[in-house]
Amino acid sequence: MARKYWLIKTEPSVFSIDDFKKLPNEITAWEGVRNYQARNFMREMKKGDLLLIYHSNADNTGIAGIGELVKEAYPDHFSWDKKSQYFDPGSTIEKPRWDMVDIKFVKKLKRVIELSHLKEIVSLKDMLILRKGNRLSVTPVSEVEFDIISKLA
DNA sequence: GCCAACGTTGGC
DNA sequence: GCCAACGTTGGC
Repeated sequence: MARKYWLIKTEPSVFSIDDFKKLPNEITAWEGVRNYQARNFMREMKKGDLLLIYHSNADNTGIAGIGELVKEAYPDHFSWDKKSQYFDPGSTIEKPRWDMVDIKFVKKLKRVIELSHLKEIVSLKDMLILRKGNRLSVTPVSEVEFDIISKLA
C-alpha cells in the first residue's frame, strides 16, 4: 500500500509547528477532531503517511511544516472526559464516537507557504483546503499536490 | 469585527 | 424527513 498524504489544520495560537518541534519526543496525539468526515479521513491514515501541517486563523496562514503518522486511529479518550473541552456525552468508553492519531514532527518549513500563494498555483486548484468555505480540519492531499508543495518548501 | 459557509440540533 | 435556528470555523 502506497503512502498517502494529508493536510491537517491547527491554530498556531493553540498548537503551532514550533510547539510541535519543542516536544521532547516530537510526537503528539492529534485529539479533538469532532467532525465525522474528518474523523473518517483520520481512520484511513496509515503509519508512514505524511501530513502537511497548516496554520489557520493566523497572522501567516498557510502550510508551516510536515509531520508523519506514527500511530493509527484509536479512541479519543478526551471525548469521555467531562473536564475536557472535547467532551461529548454521546461518546463512551464502551462505544467511542471519536478517534485520534499520533503524529511525529518531521520538519518546519523555512517559510510558511501562504494560502495566497497556494491559490495562485493552477495545479493545486483541486485541493480541498482551497475550496471556498471548506472547514474540514483533516483533508486528503494527492501525491502530485504533495510533491508540488515539497518543491516550494 | 464581519460574515459566508457549513454542520448540527431539535421541533414538527 | 424536512428545515429553520443556531453555533462554529476561518479568511479577510
